[in-house]
Amino acid sequence: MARPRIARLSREIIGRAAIDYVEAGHNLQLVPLAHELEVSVSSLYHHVKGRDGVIQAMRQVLVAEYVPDVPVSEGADWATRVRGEVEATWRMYADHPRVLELMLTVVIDEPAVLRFYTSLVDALREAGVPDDEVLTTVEVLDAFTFGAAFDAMSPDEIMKPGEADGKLAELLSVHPVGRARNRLMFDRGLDLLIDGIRARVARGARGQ
Amino acid sequence: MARPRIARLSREIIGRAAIDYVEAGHNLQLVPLAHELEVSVSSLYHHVKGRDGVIQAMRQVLVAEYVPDVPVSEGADWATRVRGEVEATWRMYADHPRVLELMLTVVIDEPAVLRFYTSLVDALREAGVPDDEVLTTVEVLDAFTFGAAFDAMSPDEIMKPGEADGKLAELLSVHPVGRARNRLMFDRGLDLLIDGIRARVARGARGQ
DNA sequence: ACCTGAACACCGTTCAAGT
DNA sequence: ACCTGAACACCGTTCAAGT
Repeated sequence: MARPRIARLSREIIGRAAIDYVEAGHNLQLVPLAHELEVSVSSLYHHVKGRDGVIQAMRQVLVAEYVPDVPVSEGADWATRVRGEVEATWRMYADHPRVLELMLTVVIDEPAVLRFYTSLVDALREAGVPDDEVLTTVEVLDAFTFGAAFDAMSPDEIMKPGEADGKLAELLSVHPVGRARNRLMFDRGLDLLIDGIRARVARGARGQ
Repeated sequence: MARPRIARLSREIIGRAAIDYVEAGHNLQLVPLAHELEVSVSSLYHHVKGRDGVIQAMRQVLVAEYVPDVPVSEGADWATRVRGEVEATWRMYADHPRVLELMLTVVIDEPAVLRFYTSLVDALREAGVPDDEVLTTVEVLDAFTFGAAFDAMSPDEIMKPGEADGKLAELLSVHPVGRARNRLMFDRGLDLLIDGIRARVARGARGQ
């Protein structure tokens, strides 16, 4: 069999398989990926441009799945909307940290991502953030979300307990671990940033 | 010449050369790295454990260079100390974003990093952050710093200007780019987080 | 202990051949 | 258009041989 009646592969099929494969803890390698798909390696090249093309396909699949096409929690106050938008992106990252690592270098230009930025801009302007601070604030939210997602990959034992001093060791011993720890961190960070934005806007209004 | 009188290589020499090589925009490859050092590839294996060992050496060199052994801005108020500590780490990241990408998976267990965490814990406790929130707050600062460093790698053109809507396009057209943009973002983010911490402590003190 | 060249294994990519 | 097997180039790693 050389050319089957219906194509056995597609960008999406490859992307999804690659996500599963990477998230299972493997490095992204074309030979085993093709094996998983029960296809020869060279077949992949008819649908994606090599290894980088596979990564692009992975990104497309994830964005389509996680980043909504319509504004999140429309009608709600700005803080709720910021939280909703950022949370959707964060979930994509945090659910697939190993994929995220591969996507680092590629530029994201999905329309849904554009919509995401636009929503954040609207919410922040409504919050009272002055125009010349809006984009920087969006970037801050983005950077934190990104860092928080990476934190999901870090091992439970950040440092050997024996090495930590008294107070640090004491705090570490009662600190949550794993997904719960990461979730708590993300929520707290978002709280602090939103509180910070509120405080800054309030100060600005008073003219400082 | 098989064994020279004085060793031509060392962990540090290799680490430093690798940092320069990667920061120059190349992928980390042992053949050209060895060429740069005027050694054969196999010579590297007498000092570091393969490619991963080279990455470890890079990390060691950077931490020794950037993360101070003693607390930063000792005696100053907590906010200044937090800012000082975080800034040192951030500078390491932001000056070497390509190296950072390689260090993602390795666990950092340098003593200086432990000292860094301890200093942050002290400063936050002094700020009035309750014990059971201190570590989470440290993690938030860490995640933001990390994300801000990665942002330094992202291209100037996040999205094609034509694609952006009215307000977003307008804001983008007057937005700074490059290092200035990244620096502004980092400073703003740290401001917002510190303001957020202050607000949260103040609310807590009032018993909410 | 430290450096070398050669051999090896692995993996991404290309291409002519098949339907 | 879509799949295949073989050939190729590249690169990390090992090892016996040299001082």
